[in-house]
Amino acid sequence: MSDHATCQSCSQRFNSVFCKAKEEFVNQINEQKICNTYKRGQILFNEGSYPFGVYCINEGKIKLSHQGDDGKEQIIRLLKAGDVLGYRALLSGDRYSASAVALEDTQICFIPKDLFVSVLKLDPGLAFEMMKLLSDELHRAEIKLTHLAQKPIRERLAETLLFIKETYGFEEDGTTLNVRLSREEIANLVGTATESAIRLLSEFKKDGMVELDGKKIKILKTKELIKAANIQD
Amino acid sequence: MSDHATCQSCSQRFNSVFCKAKEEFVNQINEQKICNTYKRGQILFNEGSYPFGVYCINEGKIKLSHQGDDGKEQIIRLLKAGDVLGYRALLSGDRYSASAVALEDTQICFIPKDLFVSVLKLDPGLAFEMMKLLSDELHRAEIKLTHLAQKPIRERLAETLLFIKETYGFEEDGTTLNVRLSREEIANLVGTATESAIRLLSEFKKDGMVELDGKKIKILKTKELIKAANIQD
DNA sequence: GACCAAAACTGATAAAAATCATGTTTCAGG
DNA sequence: CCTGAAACATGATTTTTATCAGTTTTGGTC
Repeated sequence: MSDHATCQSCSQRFNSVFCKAKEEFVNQINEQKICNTYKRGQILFNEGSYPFGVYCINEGKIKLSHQGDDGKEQIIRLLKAGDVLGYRALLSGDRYSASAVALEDTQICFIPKDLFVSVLKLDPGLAFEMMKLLSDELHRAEIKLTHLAQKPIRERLAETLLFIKETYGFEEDGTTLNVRLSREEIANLVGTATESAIRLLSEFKKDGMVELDGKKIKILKTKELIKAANIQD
Repeated sequence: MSDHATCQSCSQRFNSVFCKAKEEFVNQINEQKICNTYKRGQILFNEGSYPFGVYCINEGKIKLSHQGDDGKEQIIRLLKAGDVLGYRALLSGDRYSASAVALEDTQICFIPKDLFVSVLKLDPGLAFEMMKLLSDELHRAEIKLTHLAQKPIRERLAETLLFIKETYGFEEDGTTLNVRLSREEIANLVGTATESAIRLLSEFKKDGMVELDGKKIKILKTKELIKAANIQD
């Protein structure tokens, strides 16, 4: 275990939903948590299986995706250090409705269900943070839903690129998106066919808004991308 | 005030998220709640305004909708007696991200923000129900999102009709959907153009799955509709 | 019950997006 | 460094869906 051996000293301590949790409960979580490392491509959990707790990302990147009825992947969330996952199914009392896969090597702590639930019951501050988190996710989902129903793919792709930027930021050069996603994954984030995503990315490249170098995507003109995304809010 | 003059005796007492709230808090809510009647078409609150509390429907039907960037309505939820609304914005600390409009004459109680929040802090049972509610909504939104991205309009319309049936049920005849929605509203629920919704409804009619009589929609063959919706889960 | 605006409907057309086909590049593993 | 499968890319074609234009029906109001 590296420097995140304890929750108290974890780099994400005040960056996650646990920021408002009382110290005593953080200590309890620290004692019972199980840390693990996942390699790029490894599955944390699969749609349809039962949740036994929640996961807290210490380092790394995760994608959460649904399997559509015809087997097509729909990526519904991108997660990073400090993010918590697995709580939706647990709180609903459902099985997982999405699968979680590591987008890069990831260090993650597992918090058992019983502990999580009991702390949630005893710590109204954490419960409130949790409700806020759920509300924010719901908000995001509703906005995305509206955009899926109403905006053309070009705008949605631009929006998605900006969203990736917001989520994972840039590499040291200040322009390259700091995550490795295939064209197919980008398409499954936008909600379109892979070919369409590829075609529009080339268009953006031709228009000078982005630069493509294999999986590396550089955002050259953020302002024009924002315009292409046609964002009002 | 009719028979719902008190929360304790409200017909929705054990039908809403407040089912798990402690009796003492229900009494508090009862003292501070404000009951109101809205006529069909009246607005409860508007996207962009600030929430001052939550609403609990005693009787009636409400639609919740976003305004898309180009002004097009996207209906994101249909609500009925026992449902609570307005909590999303309140818990996020945001302004309303959707507008609420009565689909028929509706009786609704307003619970002030401070009371709601303080009860939520003191009653872990209610807090848990609230988290469950949010998780369920999030789940629904994510499923809808996937379907919007991946399913053709015909399937989505069939699904929407089934959803309306689940939500509002039938009139006494056992076949007529028990809500008055315009074709445009159905389209805004499906996420398509009004003409497309009209066209496909006629198709369903031609196929003998539904019967159309003005705004009244009768579901004749539920099984075939389910097949048309291509539902796996 | 007549009137009128709004809603429902229908057909034609255009636009958007998916699919299919095929060639090219990339990159992990031997 | 070679090689083959997977990913990327691009053009052609088809399908889906939106838009436009016009007619009919509906339902609320005087």
